[in-house]
Amino acid sequence: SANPTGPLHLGHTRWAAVGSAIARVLAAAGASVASEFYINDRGVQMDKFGASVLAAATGRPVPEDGYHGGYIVDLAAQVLAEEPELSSLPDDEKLAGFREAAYRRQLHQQQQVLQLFRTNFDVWSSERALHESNAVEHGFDRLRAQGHVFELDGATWLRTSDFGDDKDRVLIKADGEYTYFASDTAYYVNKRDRGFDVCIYLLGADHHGYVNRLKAVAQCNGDDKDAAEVLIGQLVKITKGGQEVKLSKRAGNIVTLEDLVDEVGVDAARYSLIRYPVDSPLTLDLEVIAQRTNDNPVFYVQYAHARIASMLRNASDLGIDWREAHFEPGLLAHERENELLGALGEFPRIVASAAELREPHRVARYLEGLATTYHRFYDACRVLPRGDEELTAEHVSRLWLCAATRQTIANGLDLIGVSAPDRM
RNA sequence: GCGCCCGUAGCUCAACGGAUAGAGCACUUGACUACGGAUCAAGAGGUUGCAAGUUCGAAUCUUGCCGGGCGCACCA
Repeated sequence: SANPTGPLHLGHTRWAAVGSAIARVLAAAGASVASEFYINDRGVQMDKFGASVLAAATGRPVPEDGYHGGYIVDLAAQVLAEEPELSSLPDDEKLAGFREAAYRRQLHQQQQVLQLFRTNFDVWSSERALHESNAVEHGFDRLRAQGHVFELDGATWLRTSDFGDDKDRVLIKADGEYTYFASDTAYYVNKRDRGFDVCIYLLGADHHGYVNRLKAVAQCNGDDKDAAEVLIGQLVKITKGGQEVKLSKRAGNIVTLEDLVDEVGVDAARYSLIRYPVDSPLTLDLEVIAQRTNDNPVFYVQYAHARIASMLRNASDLGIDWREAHFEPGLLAHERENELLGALGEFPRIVASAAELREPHRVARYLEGLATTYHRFYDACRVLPRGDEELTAEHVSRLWLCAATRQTIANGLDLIGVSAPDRM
């Protein structure tokens, strides 16, 4: 989830990469899965955003508690150019007009960047829409029926402390306003109503306090606590040439998802974010992951793929139609061949465990091992016939082995959303 | 003060209680005038933060310290 009030930054990036990989891995393991992006398009942040854009559009200073990034000025200019009629709205409608116009553009920008980053969401779920569609009241009714809602001091509460939360949580404040937690609660009930039996939440470490209350919501809904599964991702620290890059919105040097992709490319960015378990803090050096060396294992894996693709092209150029001949595993007795066969056989188990544990980094680590095993095989075992050498059944079986390796690397890279180039 | 996560080779990190704790980079030394050298082979590098406990067996589980990160709203 994210506020549609600015560009996606590195805090979102780790989850964009890992979350989409988890979704793909789960699907590959046989689960029926939908990936959802929750848009925080309701509440005071939206109004601050709207006020900031409006101020920029009318040449006034942005409010102290508003958004000060340069993108606000750009958004304001864009809105002015494309919807000039907004400027002639009566003053009491201007704020909402500019807010909504800027919201649409900012959301669209987030969607485009995520698509560029190969992170596709099946559902874009709007917090505002939950309220407008009465899903919030419906969710409350459900929880009331289960007997976990109560009134105190003029506010409406959910008794999450019955299920391991530190304290009960407010759904409706004494002033009648709904809390953010109210939306979360309704969203959970909504997802269950739409037929999902497990809801996997991906939250940043700064939200780890939400784990207990989300699990409590599940139980208040009559579900097992594991119906709400919460993965906590530790923060990413960025360095460049060993120097820490401080992320500060105020200072205007936030690193956005777009910046990261510009700097290192989609493949290296995705791979670098996915190859580590998310519960460890991570330090990425921009210079290192931009390098095309083995500091950067994505190229090592992709190189193995390209190398095999090249060999298969060569085989084709030599007129070898290996697909027409049989694979004879009995001919592959070399130690390196056995290692490679064994490594290929592990793939299904790796995918299954990556799905079960929600740890797509296992796929990346496996691919690195598979690439090593392949390179070792390649070094020891000649595949194509040399010169005018006769084509033998061994050549053919080795070609099959190479083709299977290429396919497995391509499948594994696809699971984590990284391309498998035939040339590089 | 309470809670969650982390601490493994010089660096970035693996290891679903199980074999001699493994990779890459960096460092040292080697290997193609025939399939892509973005490769491969070999070497060196460790008291897994510290201490106790559980176990046949602990990097992994428990407890206490030390160090780092992040939270503890009728905010979103």
